[in-house]
Parts: sequence; C-alpha cells; structure tokens
Amino acid sequence: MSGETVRRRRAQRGSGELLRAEIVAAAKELLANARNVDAVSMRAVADAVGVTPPSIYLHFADKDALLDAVVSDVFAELDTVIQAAGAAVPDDAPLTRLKTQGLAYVHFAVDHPEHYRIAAMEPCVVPPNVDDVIRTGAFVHFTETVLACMKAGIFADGDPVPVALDLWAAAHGIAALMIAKPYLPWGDVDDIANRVLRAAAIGRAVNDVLGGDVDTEAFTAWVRTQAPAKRSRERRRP
Amino acid sequence: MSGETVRRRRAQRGSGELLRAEIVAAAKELLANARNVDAVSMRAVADAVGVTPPSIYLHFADKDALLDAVVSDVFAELDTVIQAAGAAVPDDAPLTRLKTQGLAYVHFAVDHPEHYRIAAMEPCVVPPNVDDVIRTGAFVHFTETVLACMKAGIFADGDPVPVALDLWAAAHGIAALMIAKPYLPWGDVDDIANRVLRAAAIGRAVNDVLGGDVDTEAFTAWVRTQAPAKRSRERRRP
DNA sequence: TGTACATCAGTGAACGCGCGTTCACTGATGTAC
DNA sequence: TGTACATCAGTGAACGCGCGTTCACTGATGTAC
Repeated sequence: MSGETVRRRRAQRGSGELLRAEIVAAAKELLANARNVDAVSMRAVADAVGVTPPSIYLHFADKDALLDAVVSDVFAELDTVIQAAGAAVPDDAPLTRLKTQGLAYVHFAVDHPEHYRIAAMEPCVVPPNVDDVIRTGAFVHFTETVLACMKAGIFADGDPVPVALDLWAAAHGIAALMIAKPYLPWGDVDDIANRVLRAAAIGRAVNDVLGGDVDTEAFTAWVRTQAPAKRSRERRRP
Repeated sequence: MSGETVRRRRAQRGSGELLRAEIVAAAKELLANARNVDAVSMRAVADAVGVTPPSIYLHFADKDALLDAVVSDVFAELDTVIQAAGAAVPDDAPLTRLKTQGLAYVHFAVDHPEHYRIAAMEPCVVPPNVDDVIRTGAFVHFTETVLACMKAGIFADGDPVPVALDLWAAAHGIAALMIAKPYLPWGDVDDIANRVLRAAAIGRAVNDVLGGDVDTEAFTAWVRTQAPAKRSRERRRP
C-alpha cells in the first residue's frame, strides 16, 4: 500500500484529465476488492495512484463525486459490452439478439461482481433523472432490441420500456443472486442465465398473446397436450 | 439520539435474553434507515436501547455477531410471511400458491427495503453452509411448493432445487431492482411482480414440456397461431 | 425477620485508529521581455 | 539566448471526529445463614 515509493512525474500543464482518469481507474480497481464503498478510503486511492490525498481534491469536489465518476465509468463499460454482443447477431433475429445481450449482461455482472454491485445493487449517491437512465447507455440499447422484437411480432406492439424492465429484472435476478449468494448450487452461468432469460421471453410472449388474465394452470396443461405435435415438427439437435 | 434520558430498568437475573432481543430489534430498526451496515454504530444501537455501548458486548462477541443475529431475524420474519401467504391457498392449486408466495416475497422486499438488502443483497459476513440455506427457512417452504407443482404435472419431475432457484431469481430480480432503482417507472408492485412471476412460471413450464433446445422464435409464432382457439375456450374476466 | 455477602448486568472513561478534508506551502513548468 | 516572474499541480502536516472495543468499577438483586 504505502510501499509505493515511485512518485509519478508531475503532470504537464493542462493535462489534469490524465490524473483524473488515473484516479477513477484506481478507485474502480480498489472497489473491486472492497467490501463496500466505505471500505475504500481517499488515502488508499491516492496511494494507489502514487499521489497524496489532497491531490484528489483538485479533480473531485469530494468522495461522493469520485464515486459517481466510478459508477459512470462502470455503466459505460457495461454498455460497450452489451453493444458488442448485440452487434454479433443479425438484425433479423431480434429475440436471439435479446438473449445474447442478456447473456452478456449476466456475464459482465458475474465477471465483475463488485463493479456490478456498485452500479446496479447499491442505492445511488444521488438519484438520477429517469430519462438519464432510460434514454441513455445500456438500457436504451436493450430497449431498441425489444422494439425490434415487437416489430417482428414476437412481443405485442406498444411501449417497449415496460417489457425491457421486465426482462431486465430477470437478468438482474440471476446476476444479483449469483453475486450475493455464490455458495448456492447455481451450476453453469450460461445454463441458468439461458434458462431464466428464455423463460422470461417465452412467458412474456405467451402473456402478450393470451392476455394478462390467462389461467396459468390450464394453459400449461394445454401446452402439454400440444407438445408432441410441436416436437415432431421441429428439428432437434443431437 | 443521545437525547435518550430514560434509562432502562436493570434486568432481572437470568433475563439477559430480554436485552439481547432488544439490542437485535434496535439494530434492525436502525439498519432500516441506514445507508449500509457501516453507517450503524454500536454506540447508536446502545443509545436506541437506552444502554451504554459496553453492555452490548455482554450479549454479542462483536459487531459482526450482532449483524449476523439481525440477518437471522430478518430471514425468520420473511419465512413467516411466506408461510402465511402459502397457507391461504388450497393444496390443489400449487401454481397459484407459488405465485402467491412469490408475490408475498416481493412485497416483503419492497416494504422493508433495507432489511431485504442486508438479507439478500449484501455479501454475507461469513458464508453459510449450502444446506443451511437450502434445507431451512423460507427457501425450503418455497421448494415444497415447487415440488407440489411437479406432482401436479405443471413442471417436469426432478430435483425441485434448480427450479426453485430459477423462480427465486425472477422474484429477486423484481424486488432488488425496484429497491436499487426506485426512480424507474415500475408502476404498481403487484402488476409487475405478477407479470414477471407468471412469465417465469409459464416459461419454465413450456421449457419443461418442449425441452431446452426449443427455437423460441418459432415457438412464440406457433403459440400466436393457437391463441384464438385457446382464448375462446377460456372464461374471461370482465 | 434481619444481616452479611456473592453475583453479575450494566457503567463511565478511556484506548488507539483511520477517516474526510483543509491549509499554507513548494517548486517544476511555461512565458514575457 | 538569458533572466525574472507567474502559474498551478501536487505536497506535508495537521484538524476534528466517530468508530469498535477494553477495563476497572458499581450497585441492585438474590441468597445463605
């Protein structure tokens, strides 16, 4: 920690953004191994960057401002991952894209549990505007895919936001529970994420078709009677 | 806070359990309004009970032990709520019981967000044994209902634990997201919880019938073609 | 019934610590002449 | 090209604070005789 003897070179005039970025990166890294936000001190961040604590205050008003910057950084990274995953799926398979993006989401969370925690599981330091969340970043790219599913007739036409929230809840449920209770017998991440995401999408589509007041018990019994026909009609993988 | 001038009567001999329970209750209450566990101090707990800080150490080895006791208390309360909800549904409607219990779960979480947070969203102070979670308390009562659904032919026969985990993930997703992002347009708690839980149950049942490698896109298109027949066959609420 | 005594629940004061933040400062960098 | 000076990124030391926990103690309660 304080064994950091190499002092960084003084920044060039006007290149303050460089140190700012280094501070955010260091705080993010420390947060990844901390119990929570209170367990990461300004002193530790300064130490990790190779600078004294007061230097941080040249770039951030206070600790909350620094943490806000870290959360923004995590959201940006998550968005990049989800966009990349979506781009790998052709436009004419919007439901597959939805599942692929959902899977990428869960993987990001499980691979970076503490970053996911501060971004999606902790109460925000300052509650953001609704539109800032819904019309920007990862959520908006997810909503676009939901809209494509509606245009393809998979979900009923309408406002994509509630559908996106439902599906987000399913993805978040898997991710958050696996992070909070890692000792439970989850099995393979891909398996359970695929199962839950597929169930959420199928369930939503069925709901859209049959209306909200469907008698679930009767419906599943009915699906059971239809199943053999459906099975014989579709190609099975070995 | 320290305006607490009424000092409690000294406990009777051998009635130490009474103060212990009061300490847990006070800590639980303070946690309900705290940002996180670090924001609740032993001093504040002592103050709320009307006692000096060292008194707490007569009943708990340290702060972690106290917090463990609080978490156990929250889990017990959650279990009581879920059992009560399940008991109100007849035995021959296991899927309805599942949804009712799920709804009670989400309601508990939304009504006691900070308690739910420490119980289900924070990493445990000390990771418990798998069996302690899976074979006791709320989870086991939930699993029993899943088993009843299997016996009723709603889900495929087999180990109920993975199914229970899937459905728990759905319930947790709604609960945890609503708590972490309360500013999003969730609408009515019952509505969204019902939608997501129903979707999860339907999706799971369909998966069980059709196998894991079903082509979701083709299936939903197929359900769409079947829908009118199904609709005319079922009674609709006004 | 009365008294001496043991018990132990709860006290009061203090410990050492790490925290966020502040403040007067230093000294390398860049610029004006 | 050389010198004096302004700038401002980063420093070193300190502030006051609340924290978890310890320790020698007190004094009401219950008991033995």
